[in-house]
Amino acid sequence: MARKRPTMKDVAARAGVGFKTVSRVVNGEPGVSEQTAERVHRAAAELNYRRDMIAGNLRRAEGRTDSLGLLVASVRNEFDAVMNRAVEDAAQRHRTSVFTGSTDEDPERERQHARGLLSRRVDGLVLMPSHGDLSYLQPEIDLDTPIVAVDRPPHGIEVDTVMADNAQGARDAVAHLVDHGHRRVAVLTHLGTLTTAAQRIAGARSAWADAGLPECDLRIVDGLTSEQEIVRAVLGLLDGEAPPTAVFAARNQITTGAVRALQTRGLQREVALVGFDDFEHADLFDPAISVVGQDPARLGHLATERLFARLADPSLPVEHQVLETSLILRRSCGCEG
Amino acid sequence: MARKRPTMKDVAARAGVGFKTVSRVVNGEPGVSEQTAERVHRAAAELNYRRDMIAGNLRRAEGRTDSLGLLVASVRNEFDAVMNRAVEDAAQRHRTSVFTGSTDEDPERERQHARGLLSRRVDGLVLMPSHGDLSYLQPEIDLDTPIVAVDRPPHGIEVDTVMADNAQGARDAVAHLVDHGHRRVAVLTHLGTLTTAAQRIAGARSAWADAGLPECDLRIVDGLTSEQEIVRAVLGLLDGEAPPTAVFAARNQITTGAVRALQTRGLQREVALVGFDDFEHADLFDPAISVVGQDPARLGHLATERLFARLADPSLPVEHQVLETSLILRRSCGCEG
DNA sequence: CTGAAAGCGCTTACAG
DNA sequence: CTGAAAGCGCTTACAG
Repeated sequence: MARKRPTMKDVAARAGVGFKTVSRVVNGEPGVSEQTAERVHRAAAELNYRRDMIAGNLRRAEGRTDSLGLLVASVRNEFDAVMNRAVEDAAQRHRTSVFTGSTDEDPERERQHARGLLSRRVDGLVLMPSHGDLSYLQPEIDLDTPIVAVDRPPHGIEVDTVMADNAQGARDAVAHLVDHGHRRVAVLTHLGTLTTAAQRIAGARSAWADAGLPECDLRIVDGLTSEQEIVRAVLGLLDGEAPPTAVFAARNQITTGAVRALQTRGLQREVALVGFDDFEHADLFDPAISVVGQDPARLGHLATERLFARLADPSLPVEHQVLETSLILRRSCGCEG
Repeated sequence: MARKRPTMKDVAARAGVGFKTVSRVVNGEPGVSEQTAERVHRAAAELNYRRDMIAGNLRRAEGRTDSLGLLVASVRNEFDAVMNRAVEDAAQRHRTSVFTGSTDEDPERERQHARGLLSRRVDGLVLMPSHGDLSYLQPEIDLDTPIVAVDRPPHGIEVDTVMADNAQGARDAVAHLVDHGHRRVAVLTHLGTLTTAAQRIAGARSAWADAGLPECDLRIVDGLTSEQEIVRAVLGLLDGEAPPTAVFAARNQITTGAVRALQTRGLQREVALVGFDDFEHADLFDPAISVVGQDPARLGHLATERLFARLADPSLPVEHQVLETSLILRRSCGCEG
């Protein structure tokens, strides 16, 4: 039946000392005799005293809360979840807890989450930016609250970023398909207006151009958001004239949508497929799916480390880290089967 | 270059009012003339004032922080991630942010996370308990900090729980296999000492007994933790005498390990397979995998709602919610192929 | 309608 | 080695 939570004063009273002494003992500060410390410890244990970090941090010099916020598209996406875990682990090494939030790529949701976390005085924010304008965060940045963007560049603010080399990854994938004789390739993507999608399309185009192939044989289909649309688009391509012999799916969800479409026509072994982003069990598919792999754990780790670096030294120049991707060849691109 | 963060006092000075008036305006409390409110709003906007929820909550009656903690095995597990998202959504409706942490099933990690979140004064904890003793949380419970266990029963404390009917799910799966003529079935599980694993084994046994089949033809193999062990175990079974005609994998990781083993022998269409827990792309496998599905989103949702209910009324009796599972028939159990 | 005082649980800066 | 005072940014409880 809910008694009051014991405070340092309660512990002090029970131990018969001033409450500043309790503060010293609880925080392991020097300058307390062993006997006194012992008595304080016992009193604290008897009362089940728990330090209130929040109250402490209020007065504290730096005003840290030892918490940070992570905003991703959705914590339930595999990519985001892997990043989430890496952020947690990196944060833990700095004794800080992490608030997580999902934006669903909605700028308004993103803004609400960001405001909520900031009003809870997180020490910083790791953010997978939506397509919305983020300039409302500028005052926070000016106040030295570090914000690090991951996976995509943010709009409206100039902050540290950590992301994959999307163009190069796409280039590698398409170059590989070209090398293996494919001369009609379809590139499937979601919204071409998103930076990452645009970069992947650009990479695909550049590989195609480098090979001296006619532009019209690289079919770019974008705006694919639902699985239904994806399946329909692929079926349309397969059933149309001069169907592609290979598909480059610029995103996870599209890769699996393409698989479903290929399975529908029984063409999963005939038409080559490379996806962007690795995913769990991709190697258990039949055929196993080849992908351009990113390293979301590394992304999250580096972003978090950057955040702490900037927390330690706010004058650091803005830095943009770009991580290499790796082409993971399995069987769906026909080259190992 | 980091100026000081503006406070209500700063806004008050600029608006030429007392700072209590700022408090009223910022919190939308009544009893402020429109003119004054307008001036305060303008001053707040000019200074980019942001309310400090943490400072406010310190003095506030209930002492809420409008934050809660979620501890799962790992935020990167699909099951946990889906739950995470549901908890976030439920929490958001109560204007509360959620701290997340991964225990890796390690009681010590779990304890550190729990202590950290509690010292940050989260309003409550949604916890997927490890196998460790949790009685150190008793003082928090006595202080009316609600703790809700999900997915598994907690050890050492008596709190609200929300979990799936593991025994019934396993019973359904094995009964289905029996109905379809299987007379030699292998049950693969991780640690038989874990409550959920034990319940699933019990369920499988009960279905087997109900069918009046000889106990020795239901082979229970437990202690399977690494994918390597799982694959080896399945291969051993397949290559041994009187190999099972069907496998019941009592856990996600085991299901995919079994798939790998079956693929190795090219028996994925010959040996039936049912797994516990649905997973992404299970329907894209060849053959598509049949599973006993739980609803992790519902689990997370109900647990969070229960937490808020108890926050509103700490005298609520402890409640144990059990959710039905559903047998999702695809092709790996041979009944639709 | 408005504001000055006290207090939340702690830390900082001082004094003994 | 120890403690009383002031203050963190706010809300509560009062007074005008």
